[in-house]
Order: sequence, then C-alpha cells, then structure tokens
Amino acid sequence: MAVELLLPDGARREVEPQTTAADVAAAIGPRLARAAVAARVAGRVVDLMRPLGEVVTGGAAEFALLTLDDPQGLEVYRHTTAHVLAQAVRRLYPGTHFAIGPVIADGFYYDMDVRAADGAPVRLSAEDLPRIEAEMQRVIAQDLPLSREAWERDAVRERFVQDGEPFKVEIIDDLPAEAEISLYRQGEFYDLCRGPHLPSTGRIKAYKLLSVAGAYWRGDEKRPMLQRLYGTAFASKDALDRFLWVQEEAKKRDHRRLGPELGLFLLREEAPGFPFWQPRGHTLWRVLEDWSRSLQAAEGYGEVSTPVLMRSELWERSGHWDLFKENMFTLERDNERFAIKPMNCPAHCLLYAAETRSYRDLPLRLAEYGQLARYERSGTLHGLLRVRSLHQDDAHLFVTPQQIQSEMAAVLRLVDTVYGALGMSYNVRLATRPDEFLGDRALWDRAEGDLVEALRAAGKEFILSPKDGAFYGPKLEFHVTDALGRQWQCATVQLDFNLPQRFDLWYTGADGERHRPVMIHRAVFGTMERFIGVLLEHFAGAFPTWLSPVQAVVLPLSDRHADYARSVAAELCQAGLRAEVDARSEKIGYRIRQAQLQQMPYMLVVGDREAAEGLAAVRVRGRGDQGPRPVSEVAAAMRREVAERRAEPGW
RNA sequence: GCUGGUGUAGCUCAGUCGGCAGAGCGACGCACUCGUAAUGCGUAGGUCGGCAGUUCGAUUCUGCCCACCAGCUCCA
Repeated sequence: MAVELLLPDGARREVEPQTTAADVAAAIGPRLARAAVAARVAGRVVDLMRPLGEVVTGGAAEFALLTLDDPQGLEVYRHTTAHVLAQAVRRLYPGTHFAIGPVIADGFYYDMDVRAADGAPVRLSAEDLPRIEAEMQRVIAQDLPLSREAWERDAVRERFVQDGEPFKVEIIDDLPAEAEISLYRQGEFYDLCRGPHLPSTGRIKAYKLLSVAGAYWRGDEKRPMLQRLYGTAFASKDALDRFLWVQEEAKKRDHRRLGPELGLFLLREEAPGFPFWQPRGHTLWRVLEDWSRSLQAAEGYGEVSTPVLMRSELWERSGHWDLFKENMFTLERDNERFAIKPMNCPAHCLLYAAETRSYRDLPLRLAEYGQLARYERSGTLHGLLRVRSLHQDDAHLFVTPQQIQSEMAAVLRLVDTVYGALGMSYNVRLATRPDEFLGDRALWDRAEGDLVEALRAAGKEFILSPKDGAFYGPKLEFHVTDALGRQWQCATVQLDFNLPQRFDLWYTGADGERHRPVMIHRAVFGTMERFIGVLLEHFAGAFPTWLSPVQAVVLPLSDRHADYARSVAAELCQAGLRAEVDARSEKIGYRIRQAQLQQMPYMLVVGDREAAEGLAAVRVRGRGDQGPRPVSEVAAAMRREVAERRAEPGW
C-alpha cells in the first residue's frame, strides 16, 4: 500500500512503503538532500534512512525534512555526536560500560563507567579529552553509515547481558511493555537507542568535548558514580566558535569575581551563603528596592515587616515543619523551638487574620522585603545565585475567587514592566503539584487551572514543569534570558488555596456569609541576591546609569582643582545623582583608567579651563571624551537619563 | 549532603625534595601638580584555611574538620 505524504508547501506525494525520507529529499533536490538530517513525519522525528511505511500507519502524513536550522534537526545531529563519542571511548577504553547519552540544552553528555581492556577503572581528566576527540575525528573520517535495527525485548536484553552492560540492561528492564526497542549500529559500535540519528558519521562537521565530571547513575547518590563527558556540536565551525566565545565571556562576567572587584559585596568563609554588602552594592540594592516600592505603591500594595524568628507552632500550622523543615534554621531557647523564617507567608496570614475582613477590603496586598534564611546544602551554594540569606521582593495578595484573574493579570503586567525596563525577555513555566503537597487534589487542580487561565488571558505561552510546584500551591516560574542567552529563574507567582484554609482566613461576603480568600504569592525580582547576581552578569558590571552605584566620578586635574571638583560633585548630588571625587595624586590617565575599570558611566574631568567657566569635560564610559559642558547641563541630562531608565549612558 | 579538585598578603599566583616566606597588582606614605586607559621612590601587610598527630623542627608528611571550585541532587 502506498504511503501518502503532505509536504510543507501543501503538495501531496505518494511513495512506496520502502521509500525513505532520504529518497524523498533526493527527489526534491540535491541541496535539500545534503542539508537534511532527519524528517518529521506525522509529528514524529524519524531517521532519513528509515522506510516510511514503518512510521506511517494510515492516511496522509504531514512530512517535513529537518535541517540543522531546525532545533529538532540539531538534536539529532548532537545525539549522533554522542554516539561517536561513545564509539571513540569504546575504542580507547574497551572495558567501558555505557549508561545514558542524552542531548541537553547546549549539547550532549554521555555517562559511562570508563574501564581499560582489562576492566581496570580509568579516571579521565580534561587532558584526556583531545585524545578522545582525535579518535572521534577518525570515526567521522571513516564516514560510517548508521543503521537502525528493531529488536525483541528478550533478545536485546540477552545481548546486553552478554556484553556485560549492566546499565543498558537496567534501562531495558525499565522500558514500558509496549515500547519499541531499537539498536543503532555504526561500524563496529552499536548502542541501545530510540534514535533518530544521522545517516552517517561523516555528516558531523563541528564538535567539541567540553568537560568531564562525576555524575551518579540515575542521579542517585547511593548508586555508582559514573563519569560524565560533556560535549557539543554545531552545524559549522563558526557556530561552534560563537558558542565557545559565549562560554569564555560567561567566565569573564562571573558575578563572584565582578562583585568584589567593583566593591559591591563580599563572600566570606565566616558566613557561607550569607553575602556581605558593601556601600556600593547596597546602593544598587536600594535603587532596585525603591523602584519596586514605587511600582507596588502605585498598584495598591501596603508594605509590612514581620518577625524573623517565630515559634515552631506557627510553622507546624503552616505545614512548613512537615514539608520544609530540612530547609529551615531552627533553634531552641527555654525549652521552646523557634525557626528563622524561610518565607513570609505565614506571618502575612497572621496579619490578615488580625482583623475582620470584608469583601470590600479585598484585594489586600501585603509586601515585605525582609530577610529570610533557608538552609541550603553546602554543595549547592553558589555566589549570589544560591544563598542561605535571601531577601525576596515578596508580596501576598489576599483576594476573593472572583478577583483571581484581574489580580493575576496585574501581577503579570508588573513582571513585564520590570523585565521590559531591563531589556530582558523571559519564558514562563507552569510548575505543578509535587509528590509531597499540602491540601487536597481538587484545590490543586483548581489552582493549576486558574494559573493556566490567567496566562491565556494575558496571551502568554508557557511550558509545563511537572511536579515542580511549591508544597502549598502550583507556581509560575519566570525564566529570564540574559545578554548571553542564559536563563535564570527569577520571578515567581504562586496560587494558594491551602494556607488560607490552614490559618482559617475568611472575609464577609456581600451575602453576609463567611468566605475563604485565596492567596497569591509573588516575587518579581525573585530574591534581591539572585537578581543582583543575574544583573551583574547580564550587564557585565557596566550597569546603566540609573542602576550604577556611582553615576559620575569627578576627576580634578591637579590638587588646585580639588575644591572645584568637590563643588561639581556637590551640584550633581544636589540634583539627586550619585557622584564622587577622585582627588588622589595620581596622573589623570591613571584615574580615568581606574574609573573605566570600575565601570563608571560618567567621568567629569575638571582643570583650569572648566573651573573658570563652571564647566566639566565629560567622558562617557566606553565612548571617550565628549568635550566640556556646563555642569548644570550635565546634571539635567543625567537626571533625564536616570528618570527614563535608559540602557546606555551618553547623549 | 555525595564524588573529584583547590586553599600561601586585600586580589592573581610563585615557592619550600621537612630548616628565617616571595612577586605583580591593590592599599598606605613621600615627591611630582599633571589635559583623557597604568609617574617615580618608599612602607606596611601572612599563625601558608582550622585542629590534632609524626618529628629536634611542619606552610611542606598523616588524620579529622571548615570553606571554596566543578559536577550530581535541590532550588529564588
């Protein structure tokens, strides 16, 4: 029976069942045949070399050839590169057992128990990677064709038992009964794999092994430690070089290095996970916090402050003691147990419950910027991005069920305002009910449904992140993309029907009856710590003027200009700007260099000419000398720039 | 927390095959008083991450602990 294909241009094509996607590509044109790496048939990505009759079961199937410009095409390409890696390792270390080799965001990895021919374990290090790459190059030069083989479960299991591949056997045993099991073969090497793959190894043009690290089999620390080889592959050498450049650039931008260099914060052994903020860092912090305050005041939020230390009964009532205790710092005094707050929500529930609430009082929006402490396992701490001391730009909105949609919409607008001003895009994930959760499933289903509805209403796409919700409610996670294209989870919005129940919160409705309010937990920056860390890397330390801890540094040419320099700085400060004077007895070139390295947006050089006429010679970060200007004009221009939150300094 | 690695001045890093601890940058002082990315000279600064052990003697060898780095897991 012939197979009917629906091509992307709307054309229909009938082919024999044994026809492959490669045949179709060749029939369309030689260029497409060379560029194609796989095909998408009826929504499923399949090998070019697979007979289409095997995958099209009835009716016409949508058919598209995938090239490396298609993300799914690139995945196939990288997946085959992972097999080439495995083949190379097998040649060099014949006793190696393989686990899994999946494609990840920027490449792939392969987990393996590396052993020599005699079975002796081999520890790989970065120095071994070039040798493995060289062997990969040989595999690619051999241009080995790949072939797919369908196997019966028992037969393939027996094959891997005989090969002495314990991980593969375990994978087979865990496959669902109805799973199609396939093997891919290239030259002397074969691997259990769902595919699809490139038609031959010679198609791989640009690849690189990036690192080797330990990883537990199945992520379980009680199971064997394997070695994970990370690598990546791109369509061209240029694309690979661009990727490697981003890696290098990321190292240069590391906030753990930039922060102390720019005098923003300190990380000390004395307080792991608790950063020390220096004046400049704290200035940046305050600018962000004040911005948040003004945005939230306009939205009708009220700011509160609640205790850092509260009795364990509160945490038992909120459910934290059962489900979050591992993450709390606790202490005992006078035979009483206390915990430092890891979240503000229970305290805000107490504030809500302190007064009788009417539907007319809602929404009640309580904001708090106080310090939280969470115990994070030592190995997970990472600069400002993963800390134990955290300050959320937190708020809890107590709303009636009818207000959920409008309040969610307002929160989503607030998120857009903030990230829009910073020029950062984001994508949204809906994190659903985890295995350990509070309350009943019906409430969870409702909350998850309401979140989806809010996203739809706001016209936002989202991806599902199953079982990643907070224990009290599902959440929206906003992953913002920085200047290097990396993603960070910052903002979060959670919908909670549980805590209002646990704290027996209610309001009097228009009907005179008691009703349960709904809580919306939300943070726009996420935490100040992480947000500042992300901003540091995003801007590489060169903050826009409005965020810059020091916006202008005034540089007197010599000692006799110091007083004038101080008066210039004072004028800027009067105008509400942050200005300093660097009157050290160093040459002007030296101080300009220092100011530039400190990423000062403006440098104002003053000498005899300027002092005589109330001028300052303006130098803009990264743009050099802009010539002399009246100080009042400089101040006015800077004020405008700050008020508009412009991305770049300069006129 | 687990696996592996690292820990010497504020920072980046030399060094000691077990015998008085070094550089550059930075800081501070003095001189220079300067026109747009590094002026010169000088000074201070270290229980060689912590605690034990071995030794005549430990920064160096051994053990335990702590912190950091990479990864796993977890997460704002």
